[in-house]
Amino acid sequence: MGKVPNPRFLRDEDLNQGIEALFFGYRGFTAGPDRLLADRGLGRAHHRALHFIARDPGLTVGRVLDILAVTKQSLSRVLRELMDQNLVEQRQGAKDRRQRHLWLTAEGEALIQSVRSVQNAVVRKAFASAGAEAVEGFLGVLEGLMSPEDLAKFKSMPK
Amino acid sequence: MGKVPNPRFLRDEDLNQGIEALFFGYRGFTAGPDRLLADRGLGRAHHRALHFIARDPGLTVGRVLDILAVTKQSLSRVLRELMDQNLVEQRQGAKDRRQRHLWLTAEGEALIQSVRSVQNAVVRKAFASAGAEAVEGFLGVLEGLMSPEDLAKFKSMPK
DNA sequence: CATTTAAGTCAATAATACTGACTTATTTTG
DNA sequence: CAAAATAAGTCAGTATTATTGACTTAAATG
Repeated sequence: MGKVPNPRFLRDEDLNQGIEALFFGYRGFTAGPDRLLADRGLGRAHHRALHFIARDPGLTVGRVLDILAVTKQSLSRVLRELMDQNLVEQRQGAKDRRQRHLWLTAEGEALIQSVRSVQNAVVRKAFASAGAEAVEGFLGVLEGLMSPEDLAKFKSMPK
Repeated sequence: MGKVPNPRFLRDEDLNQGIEALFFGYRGFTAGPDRLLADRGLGRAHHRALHFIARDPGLTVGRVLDILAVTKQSLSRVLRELMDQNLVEQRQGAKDRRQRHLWLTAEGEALIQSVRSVQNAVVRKAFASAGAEAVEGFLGVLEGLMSPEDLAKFKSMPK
């Protein structure tokens, strides 16, 4: 019953390195947007909401709750602030009138574009310097880290 | 002056996919430890402190401040709670007696081991299913996302 | 000996999130 | 159609993690 050692990329120290890479990498990835949005009194929670509304315009409040996995009390504050700043607007559902569909205003579009340009620059630089194959690996590992539910959400995001 | 289109892995939609992968992947990666530590009234901030103390036993308070990039008022609460729970202890520096060196207690070691076993299982599964080459790519992209300062910290972590 | 450094503390505040208990409007179901 | 379920919103209270600003103490350094 001799214990087989882990291969070179699955040893505890390799896992630890991955964990720390994710910690530092995630910080580099959020720093730009955080700074930019702070000027308008917005935080990461607002960024996330804006991101997913921009990604799938007209999605419902319930869908955002599901994606972000926060309580509706928490999301409600964020959406109220975004609507107060005229970045997001809500429309009642036509088919199901209980639903509220979310859209960016022109101002909201402009803001998310400028945030994206900052974040995209960071990600593009990282992707470009690592190469296409590395990006494949990056995505593959991240998919493996997701819970099955989040993986399904990730895969079902519109293009 | 015709604009050259981005290659297939650097188009805006590719970057966006990477951004979302990071969002969902990071969540999968923190969920386990979050749940485990919540039982003891500890949060992610405590986890981070425990992690880096375990990683480099005897490091100073100043070093932890630098790594975590939080204010000392914020860290101080976290360390106090960890010391109150007898998970961490402090020793005065021998060479520089202004410094305080941080160590895990036996109890702290036991806790971080159990947290690690949860987190390592998630990361190991993701690494194993994606493969060695993907892990290389994963690390390469994350390094590219880090600020130069964080990249230096990452690379200088002890094995 | 004056200055700087490492650590700690007190106080006030902010952002993000939670639980629990409800309401309102609308759709679905038995 | 009436009862049940669903989508959204609200009110109130609390927790966690973080901030800024102003100090103190002890020790090292120039």
